[in-house]
Amino acid sequence: MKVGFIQCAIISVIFAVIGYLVFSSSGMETSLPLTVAASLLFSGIVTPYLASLFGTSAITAEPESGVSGETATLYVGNLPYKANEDAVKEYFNSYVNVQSVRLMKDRRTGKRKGYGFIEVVTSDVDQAITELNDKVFLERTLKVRPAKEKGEME
DNA sequence: GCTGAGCGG
Repeated sequence: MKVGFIQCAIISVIFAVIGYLVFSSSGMETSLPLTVAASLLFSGIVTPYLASLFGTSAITAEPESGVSGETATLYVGNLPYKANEDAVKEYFNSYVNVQSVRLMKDRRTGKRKGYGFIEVVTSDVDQAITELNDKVFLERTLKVRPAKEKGEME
């Protein structure tokens, strides 16, 4: 169940009305703006709490908790030396959802080592590998394997 | 600056 801004606004108004009725029937001498302000302040505390109960991110606006799939790190070998990361990313994006591309080139000399690592978002890693493995990119047959080290930890 | 197996910051 999703709780959006409209629902939160409705709940806030409801609590504002309830608060106004409570303050009015309490016999206290309170002004109307002060009552409404206090009620809205109270609803501002209750509404995010209710929203957190429903597991929504409308109020807290928390960053994506990675529910949109698993990100797997894949090793890509046999890459052409004359290949930049953007071209590789664009090339792999036509097959799988590429999140990041890292082409390993030596920092001292700047020479490309000819391999790199990509992070793809897929439910099945083997399927992504079979989709990307032995693909010809710039006259080179790419070798895609699951990354051996630096395994992606939750 | 080319090259051609390879698992990194």
